[in-house]
Amino acid sequence: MASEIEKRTLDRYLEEHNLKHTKQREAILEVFLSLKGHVTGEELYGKVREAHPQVGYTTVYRTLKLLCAAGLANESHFDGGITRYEIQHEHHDHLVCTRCGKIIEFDCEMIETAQERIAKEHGFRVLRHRHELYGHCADCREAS
Amino acid sequence: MASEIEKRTLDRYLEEHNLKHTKQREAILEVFLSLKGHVTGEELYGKVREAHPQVGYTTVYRTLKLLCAAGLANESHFDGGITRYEIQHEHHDHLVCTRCGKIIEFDCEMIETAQERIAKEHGFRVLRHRHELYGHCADCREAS
DNA sequence: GATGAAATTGAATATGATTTTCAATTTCAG
DNA sequence: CTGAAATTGAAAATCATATTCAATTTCATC
Repeated sequence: MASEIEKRTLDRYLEEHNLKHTKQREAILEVFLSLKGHVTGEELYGKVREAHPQVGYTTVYRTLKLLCAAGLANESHFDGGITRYEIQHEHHDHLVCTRCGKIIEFDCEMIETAQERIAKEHGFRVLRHRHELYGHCADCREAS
Repeated sequence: MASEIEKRTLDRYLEEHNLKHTKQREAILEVFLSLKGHVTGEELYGKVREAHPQVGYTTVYRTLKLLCAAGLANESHFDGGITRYEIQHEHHDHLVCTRCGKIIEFDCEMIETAQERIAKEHGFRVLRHRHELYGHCADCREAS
């Protein structure tokens, strides 16, 4: 079903930290991976319940933090102040449609390079970054 | 005291929207402008009370929203999910030190251009953007 | 300057997202 | 299988922010 690689990553993390492998954690990981988007804790909770009605709200939140710690997920705060989680893969930036909420990912070599230069100018060592463009997507522009 | 230009901007906004000019609003604007940083509602409330102990929490929050609506302030959600407000001047991006919390502003023509190109490729119309580099500033790197 | 309708204030309460608490349950090393 | 340690989940606690509402203030008009 779910990607074996991620399951193994989680298992390794659990072992290394003397944590236990539970069916809830596995279930939540599986659902999280199947979604592929940028989910809130609440959304994920809803989806998890469809397949596993016994899982609690709290466990979903806790597991999401765990997945971040294990390097499988990533927190981001888009405008509005709601926390969303996304699968941690190669870094990408986002185009966010403020009408329909669609999120498109992009990548730009030139920007990455420029960032490095700016950081160096300020004596900064960059560990990570976020770059989001907010506006209206093609579909919403047509619709209006 | 405070910048007359901003006061006039606020007054104009209030008039245009049939809102009233109150001493609280003026006081909050004045303190907000004097801070020049990226404040949370709570921080601003603390500062406002130093000079005007009678002003309530609620009024500070409400006025912050008002200042945004009037184009004098700007909301941003840095990592951690706490809302911060900054004075609205020319657009700039941020270098955020994750150790000491320092926030440095920067600007880059090349990045702006690249953004425009990417947006166009996706049929997106960009209204605003955020671009934040997280890492360690020069001071914190030395200290470690 | 007085008047009163409409807007504003602020204390308290509500909200919504996330976290903590804690007793009961589950995992896993031995 | 056993028991110690970790985990779960329901409920309660937090934390930031928003809403309610009676009392107060503003301001256009007299």
